[in-house]
Amino acid sequence: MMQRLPICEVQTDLEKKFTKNRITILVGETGSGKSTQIPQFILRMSNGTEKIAVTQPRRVAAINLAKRVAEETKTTLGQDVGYTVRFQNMSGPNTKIKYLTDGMLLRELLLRTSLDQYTTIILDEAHERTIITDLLMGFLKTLLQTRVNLRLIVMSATLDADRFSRFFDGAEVLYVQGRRFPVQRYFLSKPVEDIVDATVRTAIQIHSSEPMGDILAFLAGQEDIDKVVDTLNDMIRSLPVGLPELVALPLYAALPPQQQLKVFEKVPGNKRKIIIATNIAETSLTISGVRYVIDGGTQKVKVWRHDLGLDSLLTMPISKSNAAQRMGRAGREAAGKCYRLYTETDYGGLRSQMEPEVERCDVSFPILTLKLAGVTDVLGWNWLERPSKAAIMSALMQLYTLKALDDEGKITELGKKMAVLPLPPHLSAVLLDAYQKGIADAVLDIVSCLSIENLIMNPHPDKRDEVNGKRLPFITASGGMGDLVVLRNYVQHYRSLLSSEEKKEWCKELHINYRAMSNVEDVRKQLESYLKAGSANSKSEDKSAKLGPSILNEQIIQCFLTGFVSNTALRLPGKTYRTIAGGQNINVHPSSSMFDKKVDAIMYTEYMFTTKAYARNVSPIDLQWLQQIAPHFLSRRTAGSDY
DNA sequence: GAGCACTGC
Repeated sequence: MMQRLPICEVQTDLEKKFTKNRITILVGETGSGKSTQIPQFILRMSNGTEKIAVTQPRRVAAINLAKRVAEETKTTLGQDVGYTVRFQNMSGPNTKIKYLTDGMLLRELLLRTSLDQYTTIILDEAHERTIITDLLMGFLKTLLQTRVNLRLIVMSATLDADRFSRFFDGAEVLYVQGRRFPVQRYFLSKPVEDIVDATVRTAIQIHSSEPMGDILAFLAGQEDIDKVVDTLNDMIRSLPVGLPELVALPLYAALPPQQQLKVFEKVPGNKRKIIIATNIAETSLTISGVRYVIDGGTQKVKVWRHDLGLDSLLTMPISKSNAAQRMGRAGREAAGKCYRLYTETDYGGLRSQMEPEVERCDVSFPILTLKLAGVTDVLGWNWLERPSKAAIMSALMQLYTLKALDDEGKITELGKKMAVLPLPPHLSAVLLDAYQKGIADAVLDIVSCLSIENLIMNPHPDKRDEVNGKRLPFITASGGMGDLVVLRNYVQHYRSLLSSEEKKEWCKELHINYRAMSNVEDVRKQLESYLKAGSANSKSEDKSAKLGPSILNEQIIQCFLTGFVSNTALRLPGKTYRTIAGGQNINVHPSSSMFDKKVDAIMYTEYMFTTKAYARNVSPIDLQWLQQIAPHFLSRRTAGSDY
C-alpha cells in the first residue's frame, strides 16, 4: 500500500487555515506532497466549486503534476484536472484544478487582467524566484484588493518564507514536513586546488569503499564535466580486480537529447553509474538510484551588466539552499551520503539563497510588462525585490530606443504589440518592423531560431572538421551576409526535406538539434498567428519570396538593426571591433561565419563575456543604414568618443 | 580559434 503523505496528517488543520486566510504562505520540503495534495484539499473543502490555478516554473513539472493528480482522482486528464503550457492545452471550461507554467498565468493576467476564472491561485516553487513568479506576486498583491473572493497560496520549499509573508502584509506561514531519508554529509578539512582531480578521487573512493548505489556529481560547466568523464573512463581500466565496473556519464543541457537519455537507462549487471552534471540535475531532471552526491560547490550564473549591455557567464559559489537541494538528491529513495568538496567554514560563508533573477538580468522585459499592465511609476511599483535604479533606467532607455515607450515613458501602440508577443522586446521590435515592411515571412524563420536554445550544437573536437565541411555550403550560400542569413538557410533547407527521417538524418550530420528544430517550426507558426491577430486591419502582402536574395538579405539585416542598434561595433586595426555604444573591445566568436571576414561595421544579437568579450550571431552592416535607422544614436554616441 | 548554467510565453 502506498505510504501516506505527511501532508495528509495535517489536512484538517490546513483546511481551517485556508478557510480563514485569503493569503497563506506554505513551506513544505520536497516529498511533502504539497503540489499534488493542496489543490485537492481546496477542491474538497469547497465541495468541488472552486477553480484552482497552480503555477510551476517548468513545463514538464506542470504536465507531470496534472497527470498524477488526474490519476489520483480517477478522472480523465483535461476534464476536472488539466494543464496549460505553451503549445499544449489539456484543460477545458470545466477544469477545476489547472496546472500551468507561471509564464502562462502571466499571459492570462495580461490579456484578461483580473483572472476572474479562478477562485484560488497557488504559486508553487516560489523560492526559485524566477522573474515571472516575482512579477506575479506583485500583480496578485494588487489584484487581491479588488477580487475579494480570490485566495492566494504561495508555496516554497525553503525557509525563506518571512520575505513572502512580509510582502503580503504579515500573511500566515504554515509548515509541513517533508518525507525523505537521512543523508550523511561530509566536508573537506582544507580547500581543494583542482576540482576535477578532487571529484575524480572522491568518486573512486566511494566506488571502492561504499555499498552499491549510483553517484551524482555537480560541477559548474561542460568543460570540467567532460574532463572528469574522460579521466574516469581512463582510470576504469586500471581499477583493482574484483571491483564492479564504473560507468561515467555527462549531463548538461547542451548535450544532444539522445546522450541525455543515457543517464536514465539502467546499467546492466553489477555496475555502478556515476553521472557528472550541471545544476540541470538539481531541479529539472531527477535520476533514480542515486545514493551518493558529490557537490563541487559552484555553478555558472549569467549576470547582466546594464552599463555595458553585456552578459557575463561567471562561475560562482552556490548558496546554502542549493547545497541542501543537491544533498537531498542522495536521499530520495534510501539513506545516502553527500560529499561536499569544500570546507565547513566555506559553507558557513555561503549566502542562504541565490540572488533573485530579477536582480541580475536585463529588466527590459519585466518593465515593458509593467507598462502594458498600466503601471506608470515602475520605480515605485510593489516589487518583491526591486532591481537597482540604474538597471531600471537602462531598461527604460532601451525600450525608448525601440520606440516601445514615448518621451513621457508611456507605452506606445507599438510597445503594446511588442509586449504581447512571446519574445524578448528586441526581437519583438525586429519582427514588427519586418511585418510592416512586408518581409515577416523571411524574418520569422530567423527570429524563431533565435528564441530556441541549443539549436546549433558544438561538434566534438574530433568531429569538428567533418561537421564544418557539411555546414560550409550553407555559409557560402549566405554570400558573406552573416550568421542570421546562415540560420535562415538551415531552416529553409530543413523545411524542403520531405520526410522526418530525412530531416533527422540531415540534422544529425550538421549537428543541429532535431527536436529544437521542430520547436522552431512551432514557434514560427505561433508567432505568425499572433502577428496576424494583432494587426488585422493593417494587412500587407509579404514580398519575401519576390525579392532577389541579396536585396532580401540586406532588408533582413536592416530589420534586425531596428531592434539591435545598440549592438553594433566598428572595426579597429586588426580583427577586433569596438562597440559604438560603450566603446568596449569585442571579438567575433570563432563559431561565427564572420570570424575571419573583415568588414567595417558589424551588428550582433548577443554580446557575452566568457574567456573574452564575444559577439555572436554577427552580420555585416553598412554605416549608412545605421545613419538612416538611428541617426540620433550614432551622432550622440560618437560625438564624445575617440573615433 | 571558442567550447555557455537554467527556464518561460
